[in-house]
Amino acid sequence: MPELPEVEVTRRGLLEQLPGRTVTAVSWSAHRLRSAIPHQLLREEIAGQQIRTVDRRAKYLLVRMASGAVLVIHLGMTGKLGVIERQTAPHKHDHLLLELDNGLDLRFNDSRRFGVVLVWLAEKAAQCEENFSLKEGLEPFGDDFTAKTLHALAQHRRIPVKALLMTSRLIAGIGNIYANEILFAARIHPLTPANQLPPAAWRLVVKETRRILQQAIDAGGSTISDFLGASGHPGYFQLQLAVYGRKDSPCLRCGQPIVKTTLAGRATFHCPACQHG
DNA sequence: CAATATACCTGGATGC
DNA sequence: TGCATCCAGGTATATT
Repeated sequence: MPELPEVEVTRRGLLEQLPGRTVTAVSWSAHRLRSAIPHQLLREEIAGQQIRTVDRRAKYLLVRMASGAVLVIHLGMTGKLGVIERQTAPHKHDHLLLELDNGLDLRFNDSRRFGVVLVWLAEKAAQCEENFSLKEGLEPFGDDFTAKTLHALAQHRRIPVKALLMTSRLIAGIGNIYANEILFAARIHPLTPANQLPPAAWRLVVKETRRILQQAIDAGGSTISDFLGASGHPGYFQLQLAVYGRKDSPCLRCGQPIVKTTLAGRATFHCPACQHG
């Protein structure tokens, strides 16, 4: 589910519910996620504390407590995070539950358990966040996400441009769906070696990345907003995908059938007629 | 160092 | 209906 737009939509939903609330109790499942759930830190740093705000860095949500401690959550492939009524029956694969002082719960559900829950101690949070942020790539809506920076980043890399867009240490927030969509919009063939793209192509990548991610955020992301219960959105939103999942369907620009291939192990869709290397 | 393969999980779709 | 197989929006780690 979650690439940058879905994580951002989740954040905005949580922002309507969490700031000012106090966490009255915390509980967790017996399973480990990508890493073990930090029980002790949840008890010591999160339980009893007031939530100040919720930020996002890359595909991670940062729930900031008034104390300075930070609860970090990554949704992995199947993670869902939402504020719901306490009497709602537990779902299979619920892994973290924060009881709030207004009778609602924040619940994290993740069937595949590729998600992550971390806690940064109040006293160490600033240092933890700095170290963490250094390992994450450019924010697509950040000031340094420019054609010049991307062009420089690509200079010594022959990696296919699609794989580069998805390398989270270099560029944050773009997963398989949006990488496909961005390259279709920019008319760039996904296999093009990154170092062969001229500055003009990177200018297009910057422009289309921002346009598509923003459009997806505005549309409520692709799936999860129904779970938030915050914004009053019913169901979930269907994103208008131009290539992803459209194998053999006509290209929306030229009518040629969309081709599906595998690139770096991921399903890759492109129009052979209007995306060039 | 750069690029790819693999591993971590469950569940839904597909095909026999 | 049952069962095997494949595939899925992510990313850390191992391997070439």
